[in-house]
Amino acid sequence: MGTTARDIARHVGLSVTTVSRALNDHSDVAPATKAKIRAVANQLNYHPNAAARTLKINRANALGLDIPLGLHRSYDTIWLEFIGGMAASCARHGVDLLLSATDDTERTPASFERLVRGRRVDGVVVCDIRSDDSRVNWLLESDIPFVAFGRTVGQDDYCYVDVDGAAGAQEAVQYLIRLGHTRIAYLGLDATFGFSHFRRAGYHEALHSIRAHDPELEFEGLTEETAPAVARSVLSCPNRPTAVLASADFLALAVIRAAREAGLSVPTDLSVIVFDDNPSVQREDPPLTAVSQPNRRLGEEAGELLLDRLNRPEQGPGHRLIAPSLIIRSSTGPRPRNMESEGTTATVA
Amino acid sequence: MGTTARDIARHVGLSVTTVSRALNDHSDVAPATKAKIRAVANQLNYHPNAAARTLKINRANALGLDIPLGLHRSYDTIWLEFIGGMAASCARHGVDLLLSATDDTERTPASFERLVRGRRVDGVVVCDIRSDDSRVNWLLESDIPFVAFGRTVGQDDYCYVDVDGAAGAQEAVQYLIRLGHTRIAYLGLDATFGFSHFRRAGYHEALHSIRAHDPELEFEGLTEETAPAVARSVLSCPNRPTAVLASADFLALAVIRAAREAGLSVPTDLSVIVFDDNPSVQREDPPLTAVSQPNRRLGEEAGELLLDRLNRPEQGPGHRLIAPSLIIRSSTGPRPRNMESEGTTATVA
DNA sequence: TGAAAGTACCGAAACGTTTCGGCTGCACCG
DNA sequence: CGGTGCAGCCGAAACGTTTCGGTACTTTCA
Repeated sequence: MGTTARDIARHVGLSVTTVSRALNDHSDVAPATKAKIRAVANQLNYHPNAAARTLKINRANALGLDIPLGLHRSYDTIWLEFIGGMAASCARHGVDLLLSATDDTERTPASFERLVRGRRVDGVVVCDIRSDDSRVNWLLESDIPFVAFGRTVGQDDYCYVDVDGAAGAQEAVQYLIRLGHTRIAYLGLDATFGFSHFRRAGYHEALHSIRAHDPELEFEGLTEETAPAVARSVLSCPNRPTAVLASADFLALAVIRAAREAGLSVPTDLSVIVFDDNPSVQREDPPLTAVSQPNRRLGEEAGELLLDRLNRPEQGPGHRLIAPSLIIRSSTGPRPRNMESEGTTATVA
Repeated sequence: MGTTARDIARHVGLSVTTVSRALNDHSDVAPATKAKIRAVANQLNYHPNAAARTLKINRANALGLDIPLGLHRSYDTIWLEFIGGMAASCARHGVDLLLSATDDTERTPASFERLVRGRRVDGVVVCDIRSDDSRVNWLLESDIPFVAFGRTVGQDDYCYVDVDGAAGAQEAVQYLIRLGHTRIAYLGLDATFGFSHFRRAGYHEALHSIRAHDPELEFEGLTEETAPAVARSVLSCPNRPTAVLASADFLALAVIRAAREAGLSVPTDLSVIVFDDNPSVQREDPPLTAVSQPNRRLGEEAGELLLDRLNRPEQGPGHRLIAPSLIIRSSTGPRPRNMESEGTTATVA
């Protein structure tokens, strides 16, 4: 069916060996011969059999990517962007990208084993690492080359890329502080998400630096169902916050709804910053100030890091932490005047 | 490194041949031997080398998927869902899924050639087919087994899956008609999108059946930039529509904004139905009635169809058209009373 | 009881590539 | 001029699997 190296060899009257060496740009083939072989290969529409190559050199020239689908009810743009980034870095290095979408909640990485041991891929990128994720140890024990997207907390003897959530939260809060806010609430998701820990840490850090941390304004473990009620209660308390940092788009929307109900306007009476920039955040009224994760970039880095470690395994674990950027839109403004009775001595940076 | 069939053979004192036949469940191996071989394979954590297998049987047991990334500014949930569906059908049949994400606008399918000719995959699913897409003919000429997601118009000598956009539009319009509406506007995207043609056709069909088609209410080629202005002008004309069918979430949002500006409330003064159900549509205020595309299902069907055609090439092209479903939410209601001066004699079905 | 049929296994070749070692000529050197 | 080195090419083995054809032994049955 397909053209093989032998066909080319016959065609130019040389050996298969020389054809192979020519196409792989080895040294001891005469330049003229090389050119001729390349031309014929082109003409015959030759594409090397990947299986034979893999079998021989024991390298698949392919990477595996495990993305969680069906886990989140609201499909985030994050995964698509991440995939795009990783695909780009794979394309750049001429390796293929295999997808292993895990629907199931059990999240067993057994399929990795088949992919890696069966030499289908050389390594895998595993996503959505939780703060205490068993998959990391499993992968380490199985000696499967991998890069994680997301961190476990308190363990870093493996390769990962992650967004610097602490820096993002800190930057957001500092921006609010510069606007005069001191009562800044935090609405977070399930604490087992990898990012939760770090976002909260950044939030703490920034508030502690002006000694304005109030545990009463901190909420975690919120869901799409519980968010509206919590948002309402936060805004209705007598000493309500003047700003909110929300860890997901739907949390921010819940806050905005609640504010509207309470007759508060954004950003005049309440500033809102949301984690993760996506279309629904951008199109909200008003468009939201957001901590934007460079998802595509993260995908690229994950691919690059994995390829790097495959080529030089002696390097040991390496991490790439990418700082998110604060995109200032119209949901943030100065602290409202009438709330200035606040006791805290905020120093406007 | 990895365990091979030879290792197992040595371990049980049999030949490689028998090991292979046992693991592939061939007939002439004694049941007891089979069990023993399986047990040892398990114990040695054996995973067959995919490359060797592919090389020998000339089948990759893998499918390629080409998804367009970076084309749409607003990442739709559609692609992620589609990927998930295709991944599921691949998993079900024990074949792997290779991703070939095309960022570039040129959309050259040259990489397919490498994948298919190099026996990396057995066939490909190619997405986002436009109404007149050159890739279809290229694939046909190159004799690459493929299934398209989306149709060209006026050509169907190839395999495709698609959503029945005409049926979706028709159902939506008929629902509006049942609510008493007769002046129903259509806001569409770029006509070269595959779905545009069919959605419009369904819209026409439904309106013609009650002789209420007014070309003045039909707009195509809208973009995120032009949508707000068009929406305003549509709603400000003296004989304005009482309902709108929007072909994308941002078109619907533009209409709702414009309505709000004009002092019209949804659904009391204006009904809105949107194509494609996604989080931003669901969370809109009010939540929108939507034509929901079964994207995951489409991905599954695409995978199944491709595998089916690979197994039985003699079948020739086959199509799978999946009807979308109308999800009724709060953005649609009866025709407003004060608009009943309308001349059309609408028969409420 | 001898042939035929069936069962359970095996040897070896093949898939298409890469690569090791070796082979030819030719140029260059003392 | 004999030897050395090098440029350019090649044969053959190997990667791990599947499968064709065959063999040895057992059972069946005329």
